[in-house]
Amino acid sequence: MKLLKPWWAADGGLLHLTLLLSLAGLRVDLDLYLLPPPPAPLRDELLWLGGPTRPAHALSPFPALGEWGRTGPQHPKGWASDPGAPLEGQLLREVRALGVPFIPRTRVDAWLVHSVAAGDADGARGLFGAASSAGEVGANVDSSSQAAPGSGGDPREALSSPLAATEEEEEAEAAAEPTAQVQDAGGRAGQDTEVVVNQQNETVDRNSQHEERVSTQKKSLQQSNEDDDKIADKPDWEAEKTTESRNERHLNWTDTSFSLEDFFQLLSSQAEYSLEEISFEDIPPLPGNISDGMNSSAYDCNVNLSQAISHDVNLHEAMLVCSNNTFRRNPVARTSQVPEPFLQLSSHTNPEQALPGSDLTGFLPLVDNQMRNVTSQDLLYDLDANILDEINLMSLATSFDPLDISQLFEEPDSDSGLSLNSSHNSTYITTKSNSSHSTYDEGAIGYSSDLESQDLEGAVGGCYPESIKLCHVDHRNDSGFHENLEFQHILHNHTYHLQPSVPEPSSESFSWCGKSPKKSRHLEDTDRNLSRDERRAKALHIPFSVDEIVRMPVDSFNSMLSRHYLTDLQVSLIRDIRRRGKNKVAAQNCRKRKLDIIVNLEDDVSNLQAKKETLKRERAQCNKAIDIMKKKLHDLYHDVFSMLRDDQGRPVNPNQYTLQCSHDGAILIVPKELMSGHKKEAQKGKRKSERH
DNA sequence: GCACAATGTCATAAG
DNA sequence: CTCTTATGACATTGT
Repeated sequence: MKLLKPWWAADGGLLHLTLLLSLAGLRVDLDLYLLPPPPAPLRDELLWLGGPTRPAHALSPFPALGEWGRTGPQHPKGWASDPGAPLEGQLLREVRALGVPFIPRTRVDAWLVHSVAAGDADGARGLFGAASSAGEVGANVDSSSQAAPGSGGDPREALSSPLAATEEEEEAEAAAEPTAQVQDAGGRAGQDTEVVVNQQNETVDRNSQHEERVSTQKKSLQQSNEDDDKIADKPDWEAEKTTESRNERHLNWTDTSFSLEDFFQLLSSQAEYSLEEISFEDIPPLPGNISDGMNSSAYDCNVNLSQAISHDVNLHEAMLVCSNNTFRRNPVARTSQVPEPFLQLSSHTNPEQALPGSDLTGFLPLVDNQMRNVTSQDLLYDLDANILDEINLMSLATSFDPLDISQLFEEPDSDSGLSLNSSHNSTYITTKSNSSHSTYDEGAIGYSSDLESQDLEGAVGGCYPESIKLCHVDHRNDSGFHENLEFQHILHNHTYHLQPSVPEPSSESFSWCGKSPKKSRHLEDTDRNLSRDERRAKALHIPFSVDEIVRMPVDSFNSMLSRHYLTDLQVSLIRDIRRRGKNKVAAQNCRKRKLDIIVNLEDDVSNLQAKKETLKRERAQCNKAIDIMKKKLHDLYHDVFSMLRDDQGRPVNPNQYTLQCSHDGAILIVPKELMSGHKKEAQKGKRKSERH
């Protein structure tokens, strides 16, 4: 599992990178340039895990930016462990035969590049031999973390990683003699491998140039491999991306009509970019063995690197410069690293190494300057928003062990600046649909108060590194809970770019904040996406999302609070957030229930009204029938009396007599006076019986 | 600026 | 006792 991190870190799918780092808890120091990928030579070096002498010009077959994130663990076909991956072929079967459980396709491809170019299939054994002999994936981490950490943290060191890591990797080389073959293969790859580049014409915009510059190598061989292998299996969206990438450039490592000189001339064609801030005198020259394996063009790569890194390009390169300035480590110190794999990784995530304050101060103006020069195209030049979302979701969906993260961050020195990454990621995602300026002051996104506006200004105006230092988030999660959460954009959106002097935001401060005239429009836009509690959580650097806090079971919640070092204010805020969040849900349910009750009552009322109308109609019909019966009875009554005669033969007056029907059916003519008296007696008797 | 609805928040009671 | 839920009352926000 840990094997993958350096690879992911190096692939250049920056958002994907970050998430993987967050999830896996490894290689956190790479966070610092998780925006756009480093220049191709640097990244190429990052990806070189086969040995210290890999020539920087050796082309690596990386997919286009964005493709990589889609061809990662979410797409097992791209992995060596996938038996159906057409990429594998005999070489990967050999690798699998070595017992390597997981081989990122990048690694495989990178190896394929060199071994194939050199016609050396044994390079695979040399490359993976040490890992496989170690019997666990962690061995791969070791080998990768030797090259990737230095290169991941410091592009300069990335350049010099062959030199710096020589001592460390001598062991690996000793353990795996064929590595030298791979190195030679890599050197020959630079010489022998010729790539066809349909270079874009002058109308290519700056974004494309950036992407070209930073991902040309990446997209070269692996793309040509993967495109053919994966297009058939890819989802539509991935196939589209691949098509787009192909439209941009056509690199085919099997083709033989492109020279590396052309390639690096392409890289250096960005004449507008210079690296004034960076003194490459600090960069150690590539070791002689590299030069031995390189032709003149290869060395040009090293020279052109200064042109490839721009000071006026985008935030990514600002961060890259940051990495340059801050991640340089003493090779001697590196050699003294604990050989245990995890500790090695942890040492790379040491915040003191990653973000030393002294270096940050030097980094600050540069970043500020670069951030101010950011354009929307720069920021978005190679990131498709949808891709980011997908990568984000997919990465979140990938299996990982949160305990690993916890273990990593429980390391005393493993302050990682993860939140920086997260902030980049999440902010990038959150603001991807916004205007260009919504990104470069990302540190303050979500703050709407004056206080927050000040934070924004601070973040933009040069306090960013400070924020970075504050951004450390001990992002451990209770296992078993993550899977059940619906991760929205706020998840891992731990963008805490507040200055340390920021007072605790009170409810009041957030109450009137929305009316602050200082608030920029984009802040308003972004604030709409954040609730007050989310902003509060950001302000207090709460390392959990509001959603997590609210939805987490009480046991997990309590254990989370106990297992994290949180201030009283943070704990109080977290509990308030949880209480408010639950009450909010309860209020919603209550209102919904109330509405349901109202609706049901209304329905009942309407039903009852309808029933009432029906009864009214029935009553009217009954009354009508009764009237008819009465009339008939009245007529019959008069008919009968008209035929009756008394003893003298006179007609009987119906007003004085009435007809009574006896029990035996006989009809009697009874005077009404008697009937009235009987009725009264009958009524009295009836009342008495009712009383009894 | 006002009205209104929707929503959030708080206090409180009950389970 | 703690936590959750329900709900009235009030505040805030959006239209």
